[in-house]
Amino acid sequence: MKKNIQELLLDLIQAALDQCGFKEADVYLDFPTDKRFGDFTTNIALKLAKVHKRNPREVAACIIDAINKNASAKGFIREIKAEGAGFINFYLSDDYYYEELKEILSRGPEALKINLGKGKKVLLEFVSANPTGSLSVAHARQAAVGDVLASIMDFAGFKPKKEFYLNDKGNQINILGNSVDLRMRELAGEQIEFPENYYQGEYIYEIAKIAKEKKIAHEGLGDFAGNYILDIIKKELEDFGVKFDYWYSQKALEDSDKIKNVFEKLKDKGYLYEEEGALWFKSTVFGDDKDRVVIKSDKSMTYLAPDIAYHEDKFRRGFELLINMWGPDHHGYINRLKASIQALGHDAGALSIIIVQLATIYRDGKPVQMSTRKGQYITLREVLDEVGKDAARFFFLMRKTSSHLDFDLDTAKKQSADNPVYYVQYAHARISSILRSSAIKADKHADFTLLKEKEEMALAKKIAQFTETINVCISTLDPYMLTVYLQELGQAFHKFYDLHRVLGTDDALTKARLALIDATKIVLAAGLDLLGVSKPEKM
RNA sequence: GCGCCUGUAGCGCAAUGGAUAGCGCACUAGCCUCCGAAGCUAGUGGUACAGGUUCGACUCCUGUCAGGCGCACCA
Repeated sequence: MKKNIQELLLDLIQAALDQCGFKEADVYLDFPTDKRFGDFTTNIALKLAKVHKRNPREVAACIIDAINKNASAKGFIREIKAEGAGFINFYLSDDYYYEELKEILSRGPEALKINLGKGKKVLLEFVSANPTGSLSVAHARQAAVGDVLASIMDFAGFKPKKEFYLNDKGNQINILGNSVDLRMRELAGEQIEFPENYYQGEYIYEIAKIAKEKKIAHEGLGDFAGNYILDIIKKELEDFGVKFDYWYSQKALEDSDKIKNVFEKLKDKGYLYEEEGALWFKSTVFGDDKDRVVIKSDKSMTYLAPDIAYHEDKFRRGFELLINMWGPDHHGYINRLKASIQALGHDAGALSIIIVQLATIYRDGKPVQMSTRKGQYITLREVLDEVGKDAARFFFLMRKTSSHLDFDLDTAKKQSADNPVYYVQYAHARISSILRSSAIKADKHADFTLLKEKEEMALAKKIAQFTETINVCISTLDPYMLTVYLQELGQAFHKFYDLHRVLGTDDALTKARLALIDATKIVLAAGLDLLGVSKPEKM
């Protein structure tokens, strides 16, 4: 796997810093805010000048000089300039971009991969909904983010697995069972009072009817209903294009001796103590606000107890990096869980918690109110039925995961310009159409140097930014930047298309432009594949 | 009261502390005898407020105001 352009430039800068007498500086490369400032820029001279009390332009001059003398810089850098307060701006040669196009055409999507993960085993745990009802849009957003992040990590050389932790035991399942029981008695003609904290949805009646037919015993109702609903959830996820590698049962965990073992380990290390009849975990040692109860005074466990064992088990299964996706209501839970993995001897950095903010669904310009217990909430199923898989996935990924998301059903349904999914897909279909109607085939042997127009180079540069986009997604653990990038790539193509004819009278130029749009198509397709959104040849 | 997320153009959103704050929608005016007009071009218009750190702040810190969510020996 080759080094990408950022890595090459960073190597050059580091070597230059060494020559200029600076040690161990953190160098960042930016895409400049303005195209006049080159293809890449760094503010390292400004930073160093500050620390060493030197003139930034002088520092920049020394660095530039050193890079210019470096033989490995030849070929892909056209010019390096110190500009503004002391920014170092890199202007890449067109040849560099032509090489990129050629690589993509000869090797396909493989040419876009970068090995950031180096085979690191990652476990992404997400959704993990109680099997007590259909998935909500909050789960849907997690499902989309988790699934795509896993795909991107795989693309970037990690070995990710996706896991759904199944809360198939405990309070919620008991309440579910009781809810079904009550509805069964109601259907049998009995007068009942239905408690407010029971599951109110219509689907409970359906389950009650089936449970009656199958003559399910009272004690088995919770499990029966849970399994019934789990099948519904699995089907919903399948239709959403999300496939889990593992379904991890909480019940199986609690029936094993894993919890006992992990408690012994914690006790040996002195992180457990008894007080007021309860067993406490000393999470404050690792920065939590207060210690946490793991076994209540009535001898039952809190949720934290199996969770500690669960996460220890993740490490035991060989995963080196754990990524959990939680709703914003769990953020107070982060410190205690992190404390537990540290108590068991793991690095705090081995666990990343991604808080996936809620999505608000808008219909007819108004937010739709939701309540889980009352069964009044928009389900993943409804969103899928209404807007389809492609728009649903794309929309859930369109915003920063840590930010609120407004999901407008009406926009998502529209097959028009204000729907970004179609904008990107349209670019792909448009290119496909041109390639179909061309008598000449696009290939890597085209004379790329014929691509001189502003819009041609802008498109070529945008193509070359794909790997950096993947890089950003990995470092932020957030796939949303990819949706932004694909819209920009689509835009660069549409602009090019509008001003320049691909299929013209000059065969050599036609070939070069065919190669350019074919490379665009390959990158669009790679991005849409990662998002799990279809890439239509026609639409 | 405490914690998390958010405040940028009429609306929805961008901008690892960097250079003239970008994009879409809407609105206005244009572009199809020609590869897909689900597209393109141009115009209008903005950092909630008050301090601070910095050569430089939408970004970091403090406070105020506004919105969303959460604060259990629940899961």
